[in-house]
Amino acid sequence: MRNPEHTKATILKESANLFNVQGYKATSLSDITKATGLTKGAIYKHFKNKEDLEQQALRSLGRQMFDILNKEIKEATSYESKIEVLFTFFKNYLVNPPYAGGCPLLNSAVESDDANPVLRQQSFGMLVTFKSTLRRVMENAKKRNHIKENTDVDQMVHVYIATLEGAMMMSKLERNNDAITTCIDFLRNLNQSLLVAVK
Amino acid sequence: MRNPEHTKATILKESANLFNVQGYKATSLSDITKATGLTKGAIYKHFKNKEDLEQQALRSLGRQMFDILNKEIKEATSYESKIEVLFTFFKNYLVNPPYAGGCPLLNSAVESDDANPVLRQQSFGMLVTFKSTLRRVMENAKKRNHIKENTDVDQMVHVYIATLEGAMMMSKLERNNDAITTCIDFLRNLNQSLLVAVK
DNA sequence: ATATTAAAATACCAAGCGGTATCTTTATGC
DNA sequence: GCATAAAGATACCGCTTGGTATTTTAATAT
Repeated sequence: MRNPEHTKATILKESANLFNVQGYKATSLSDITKATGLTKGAIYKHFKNKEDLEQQALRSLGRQMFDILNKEIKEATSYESKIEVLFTFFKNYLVNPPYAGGCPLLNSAVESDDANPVLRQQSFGMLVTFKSTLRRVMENAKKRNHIKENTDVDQMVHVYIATLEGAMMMSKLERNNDAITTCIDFLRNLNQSLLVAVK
Repeated sequence: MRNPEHTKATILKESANLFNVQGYKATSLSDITKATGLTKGAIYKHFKNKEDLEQQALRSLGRQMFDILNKEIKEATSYESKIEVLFTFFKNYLVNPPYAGGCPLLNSAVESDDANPVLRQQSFGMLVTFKSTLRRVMENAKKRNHIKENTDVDQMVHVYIATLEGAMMMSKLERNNDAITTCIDFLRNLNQSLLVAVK
């Protein structure tokens, strides 16, 4: 009946959810005990303190996000389909979210950037990962002549991520898909314009 | 020596600052008393409760943002310079911020979208204002043949705002201007491509 | 000068916070 | 089937929170 690994996983899952929805500082331990049906005793058996839990929860959210994204990008065979994976990922975020509360990078970045150095560092790491994943895909496509030689990869990486994250904020606030759909349509066209025409 | 209006203005200014930097929930009344040098007695003379203060502070931040933006856009005479005002506004946000903590729309939207209905409604209103300001500028330019007839104004409005807000998040997290500068460069080029060539 | 009144400071409250120490329960090795 | 040790529940702690009631302070009108 008792399963410490399962208990820890439950705490991590439920608290990650709460942190991503309500915010890290705004989520109390009693919120977590209510959500898990467990007590503080159980939580403090598995985590040093709330800060530790916050960090592990964010790491878990980050892994969830980038494990899925990286895997699907790796599985896609063409540059176009790799980029399409990224778009689909963000579109599904709202339609059929892998976890509640929106993008953990956006959420943790906005909450932590001025106030929580440790969480900020983790968010920063997530952004680095995101950027380098996308940069790798584009550099590769450039090398193989799938996108134009004069493509400003660094600029495109910034624009793609900024637009997707900003659109996420808008769509979450408006509670509809307009912003994310519209912005992805734009990015898809932009991406088309980078492609080298195949005869 | 005593000046209730000045007192209220001080409380509003300092608390708006703290809310925008640390977050609304994360900022306590004692944070505000420390920042203002006033006591709870003074605060509760001028505001019903903390929620009331939060709302008035966000409204003040929103006014600050859109009063400046609208005024400068109105003063600019051409479409190009009106859009340039928008870009400059966001660039200056990091170089020489009108108030600390970044964009109050982004901050309040991310914090409140799932957890605080009243603040969420206010953030929503700010986004509506932002969108309609930009839409008006573009529709006008379209009517006067300054930008191409086939311009998808609705799409452009979404893309401009999403990209600027997303770039803000990135630049604040990275603590440098790369993202915002790069994204604005992109948007400036994009905007050029909408212009009707003048002979 | 003094009475009046609003502004602001002080003192207090219950509730919730993160955290810890202790006790009870459950699985496991012998 | 009993001892051992870990997992988890319970009870408690000091501190901070938002909020209120009361008191002091300062400006103003007479």
